[in-house]
Amino acid sequence: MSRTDYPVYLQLRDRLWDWIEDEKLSSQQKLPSERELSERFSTTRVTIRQALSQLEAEGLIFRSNRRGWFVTPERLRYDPSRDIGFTRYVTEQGFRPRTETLFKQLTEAPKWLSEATGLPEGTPVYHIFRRRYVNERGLLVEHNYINPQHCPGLLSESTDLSIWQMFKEKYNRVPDHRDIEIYPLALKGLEADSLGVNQGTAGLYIQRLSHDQEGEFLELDREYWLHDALKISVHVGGRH
Amino acid sequence: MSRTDYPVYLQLRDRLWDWIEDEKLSSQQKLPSERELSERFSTTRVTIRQALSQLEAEGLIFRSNRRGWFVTPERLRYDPSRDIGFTRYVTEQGFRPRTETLFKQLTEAPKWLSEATGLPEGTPVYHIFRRRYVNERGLLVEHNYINPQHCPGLLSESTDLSIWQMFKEKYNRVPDHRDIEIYPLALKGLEADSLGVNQGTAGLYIQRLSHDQEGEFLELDREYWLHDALKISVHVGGRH
DNA sequence: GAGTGGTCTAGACCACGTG
DNA sequence: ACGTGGTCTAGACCACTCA
Repeated sequence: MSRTDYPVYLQLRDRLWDWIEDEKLSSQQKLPSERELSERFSTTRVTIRQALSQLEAEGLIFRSNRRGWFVTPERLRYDPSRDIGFTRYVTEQGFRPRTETLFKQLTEAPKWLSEATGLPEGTPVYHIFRRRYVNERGLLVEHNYINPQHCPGLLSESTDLSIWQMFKEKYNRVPDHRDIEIYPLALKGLEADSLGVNQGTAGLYIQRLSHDQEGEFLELDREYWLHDALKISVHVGGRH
Repeated sequence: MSRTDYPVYLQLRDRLWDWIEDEKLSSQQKLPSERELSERFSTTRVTIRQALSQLEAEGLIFRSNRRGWFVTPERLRYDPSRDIGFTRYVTEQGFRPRTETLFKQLTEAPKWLSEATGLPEGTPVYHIFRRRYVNERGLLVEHNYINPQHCPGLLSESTDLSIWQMFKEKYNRVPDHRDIEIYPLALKGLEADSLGVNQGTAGLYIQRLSHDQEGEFLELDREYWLHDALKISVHVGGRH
């Protein structure tokens, strides 16, 4: 070979990939145990885990808690510039959505929120923390920070559905423009625990800051996605 | 403790984080060797590497080839919906850009390109492969597939600068609308090698498909970024 | 040529999930 | 209760980088 030797764990990655294809393992199906795999491929657990981590990074398989390795489902297509809501997104693509509200509370705007929104520090804001599933796999957790001036009594509503729908129907508020930020990060602390993944698992962060037509702050949305769960798809320009 | 014991490598992650902050290690500065770190923190290289990998996933440090671990520079802000070009982006933020053309060729549209663009399979297209640096760190590689009908002779031009600028100035073509796709993936093969990172390093994929006002295919752009290199920032809606 | 990071072995113990 | 994945040790060899 002209280059450095192709290391064992990369060979294993390829063989495992082929094996998964050949066996036609379907979405969410469990792989054999690490010990069994390391025997079958005549290597140690450490090396098998390195190969499995590669496939995890590529998004072919994922792990859940201490339960084992599973085949990753197809990515969800997602357009953060639209506001049709998670539930409609998922059902339109033929999957089963579910949302769980982990907590909701009235709190005071901390410094970072004040800096991001222009709201004075200490102003009351609603804070909702939710977990969202597709086909019973938790794909993201989401923090919503909402200006209570525009939706008094929001906390006594059910927050398991679209907040935007509620905004429109109950409070007659529509977002006019958004500032969106997206970048890869590692899932840690509360976010990792809530999704049942290891500390440091690769994730994607999506933040949306929404204002209405008068330029007033409506909502700040911070989403923490599993890295293999979505494919962002946006159309810009032209007449649309 | 109420939860599982806080594992050593997470403690090390935190201590290393603090240490880097305390020492005020600056952007691109090198960390001590793994063996030295494992001695200093009384543990093995394997565990230190686990801690370093955590910090890598979080984007605080990165590795280069076999040269060691370095402190990650600030993320580049990037708006894929605009077309002001890499060079202007970078200089506007006070950094030094550089672009290297790794190859350029006239080829025939393969199946996947034909499916993505609507171009008939086998149609001639320009294919340019470039590497882009910020402050001499390679942050991304990029494949451009360009419809040669709109820019004959492009390959004999220098392609180390903005393709868009050339489109406008030389060929009087302006992109009208784009379809953008973004998702995290693992850098492999050519892309990993060209960026001098290990196989399977976390990356971010950005694809832009551009058409002109008549709906004709102009260009397909596939970018492979280091995961810690950028922060996507888009403004949508409002009057703009 | 010395030292580095990249890879790999052959074990071990533990907390947790599942039956 | 068993087997799992998660963590950790104490080594080793190699290819590569850098002085």
